[in-house]
Amino acid sequence: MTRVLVIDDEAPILRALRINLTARKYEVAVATDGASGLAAMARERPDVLILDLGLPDMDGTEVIKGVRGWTSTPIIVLSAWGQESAKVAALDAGADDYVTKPFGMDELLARLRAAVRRASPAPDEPVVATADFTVDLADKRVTRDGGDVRLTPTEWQLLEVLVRNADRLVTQRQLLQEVWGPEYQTEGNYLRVYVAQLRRKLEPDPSRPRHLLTEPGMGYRFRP
Amino acid sequence: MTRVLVIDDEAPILRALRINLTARKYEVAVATDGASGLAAMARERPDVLILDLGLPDMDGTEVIKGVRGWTSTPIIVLSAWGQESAKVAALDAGADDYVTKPFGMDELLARLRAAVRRASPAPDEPVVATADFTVDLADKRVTRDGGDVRLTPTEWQLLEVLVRNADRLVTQRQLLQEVWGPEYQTEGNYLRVYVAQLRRKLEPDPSRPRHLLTEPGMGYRFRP
DNA sequence: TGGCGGCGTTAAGAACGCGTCAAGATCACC
DNA sequence: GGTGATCTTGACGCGTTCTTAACGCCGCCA
Repeated sequence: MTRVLVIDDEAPILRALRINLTARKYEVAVATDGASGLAAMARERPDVLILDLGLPDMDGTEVIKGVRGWTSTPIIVLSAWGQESAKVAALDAGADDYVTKPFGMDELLARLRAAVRRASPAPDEPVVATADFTVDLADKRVTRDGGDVRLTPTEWQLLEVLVRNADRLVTQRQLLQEVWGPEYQTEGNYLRVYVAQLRRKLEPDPSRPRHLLTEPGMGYRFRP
Repeated sequence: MTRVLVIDDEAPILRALRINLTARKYEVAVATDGASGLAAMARERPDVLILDLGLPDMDGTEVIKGVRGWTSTPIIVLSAWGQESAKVAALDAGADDYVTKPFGMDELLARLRAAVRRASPAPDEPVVATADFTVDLADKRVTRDGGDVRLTPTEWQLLEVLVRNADRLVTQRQLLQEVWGPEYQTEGNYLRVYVAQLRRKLEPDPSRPRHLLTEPGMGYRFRP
């Protein structure tokens, strides 16, 4: 049975989540502030954490950093409308995904399932397949329609980071840092150029990407 | 019973690994710095090594080189987020796989199993055949059109590394390291010269290689 | 409605990597 | 000590890749 910890100070949301999650056979624990949330995290050892960024006692990113110090348990962030920079900071700090309030319960449940699924199976074979192409991390090889696709070193590095974080939103800063180095964190230009090249080589319809998705204002996401 | 050596200076990680690995019936030994880690490696003779790149006394790649000097025991590297160059250096130095901190215990265990499994099936097929020539690893002999092909020692070493990694991309640094030694990692010239010589001796049309392929910017690949 | 920021696209010069050739240095063997 | 093979090193041309800037489009907001 999957265990979920919810850290949120708003009673209605807490109530709604507890009811819906329990009905779906999740085991639910709750905390209403950051400090007790971190304690609950260590005590309950949940399989996934749902964290509201607007806590009374401490900043949401601080909670994430505290959790990320010792575990990679998936974290889904709840944020109010318009807190764009807070969302980016949360993802940079190590959150896995976010949902904007007010949210539909279906959407949250879907992201919850995705986060749990992503965390449990460790890819024994480092081969990721989509409907349109296949990526083999070990062989450094991309196949499409039965033939190999030629990628330049930079294109490959970018694709590799996205694939290793499949289904997860990767911020622009993370991508720039991993591919070009820490001093290029502001060169958003590079990403646009190289993502476009990857889409041209891999997507059936580059102008309507199905796997290399843009998350406006935040970053990119690879969908297998 | 599989024996694991963990070299890491962070107490929480050490603790978590010891508990989880012991529970899975692994035999666990630990060291908290590079020097004592190398000593423990020789003393304990583990079946697999888990190595944190961030050690207090020496660089992680130095530890890997020290280990690789006398054994091919699988090495799994732990690295912090964003240390892309460190990870590449570790893999070039001879690490088998890497896990980024913070990591899920399930993922680490899966990679551990994979590493051990890969290591146990001893030497592979000693004879590799292509449409144009045949390589016998055991006899150190190359046959083409029914006759032996004379290779210089360096040519043979290079070919052997490529053949042992058939179908897989081998980076330039890896090739230089295995054939010429760790201090030649920047002499990309050698590779161009010797790959050309191999192609001249083995390929039907040296200017359009069918088996010794260049992956621009990354390395070479042998295709049987 | 006009401005603004973010994204996609394109193009062009610069920088880099690869293949090739050849000459000098070194080694192995007699 | 001589000789041939092998290894090292440098230079050149060419094609590819990277970098950078400019432009157009769209959605958001005043």
